[in-house]
Amino acid sequence: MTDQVSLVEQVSHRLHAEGGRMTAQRRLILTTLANCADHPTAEEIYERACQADSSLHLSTVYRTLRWLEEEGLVNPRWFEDERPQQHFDPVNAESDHYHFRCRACNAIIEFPEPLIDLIKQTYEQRYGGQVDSASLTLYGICRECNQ
Amino acid sequence: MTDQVSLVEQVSHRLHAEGGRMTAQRRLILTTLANCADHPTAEEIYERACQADSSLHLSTVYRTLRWLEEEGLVNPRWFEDERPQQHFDPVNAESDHYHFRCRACNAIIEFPEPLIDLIKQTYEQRYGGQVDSASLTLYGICRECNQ
DNA sequence: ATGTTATTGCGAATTATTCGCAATATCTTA
DNA sequence: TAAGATATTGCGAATAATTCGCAATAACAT
Repeated sequence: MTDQVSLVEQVSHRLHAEGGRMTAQRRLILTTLANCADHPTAEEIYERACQADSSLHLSTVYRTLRWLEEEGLVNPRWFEDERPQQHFDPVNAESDHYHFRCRACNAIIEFPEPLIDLIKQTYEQRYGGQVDSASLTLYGICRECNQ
Repeated sequence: MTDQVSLVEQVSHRLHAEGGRMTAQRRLILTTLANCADHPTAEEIYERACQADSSLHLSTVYRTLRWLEEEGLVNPRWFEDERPQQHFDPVNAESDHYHFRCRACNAIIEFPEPLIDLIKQTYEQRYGGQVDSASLTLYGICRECNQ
């Protein structure tokens, strides 16, 4: 709840700084995202947001997500789904996290992993260049499905 | 070169075992894949293979890739490209590897990372379930582009 | 309040991938 | 080694995800 406010405010500031405008649609999409515990697709975000304002258009959702992506506020993620489709992972105040994807029930479980920092450093030392982010997804069967 | 033979042979055996047939198209796609040092998209595989046989159809490439995927002989990978599009990573005899993707030149660099096994084990211990594979991609600027 | 222009809704366009089907090619076995 | 059974292909159309263009609308500065 408090996160929603800060996300909307954060975005307002950035928008203002670059001559953009805060609209009802953006506010709706942002609060929808802030309420997400999961990793919805654009379509899913659209459906959830539509419950509050059915005049919202899917292309507006895509446009807003692209803008948020450029701003580094959401990360697009691809899982080994049936069809290629992006999922959106809101960047919360929390630190980095990675994903476990269950092949049986398709659940996505987030987990922290401090070793990733070490892996980034090691890569830079061995291969040069500069690593700025990492995407790690484990695949398997989750505890529930494994019984 | 020797890899090509073994890949084609390996596939022949599996095909035979399940009542499938080895065709000129499959042989062509397999040798094209075996010659890949990179991670081509279906379209790129199609273009390369077409140079040897221009009557090959793109849908045949997709069908063959899907089958290889089911057999665990190629892995589909999504990178944070402009457009959502799958890249195909042939499973060579070598051990697991992970990817670094340069945001500037789009190069994909493979690297080994033994710590991933530890990460898998740790996940299982903490969260239960069973991890069978991991996909790790680092993003950043490669050494060449960084100068 | 008014004007400027960023943003929206809408539908059509694009792109990646899959599907259905008749024609063809592979492999079996006689 | 010819013939039959059927797996696979080429083809084009279908589907699905995402983007684009544009006129209408809404947000913000003045």
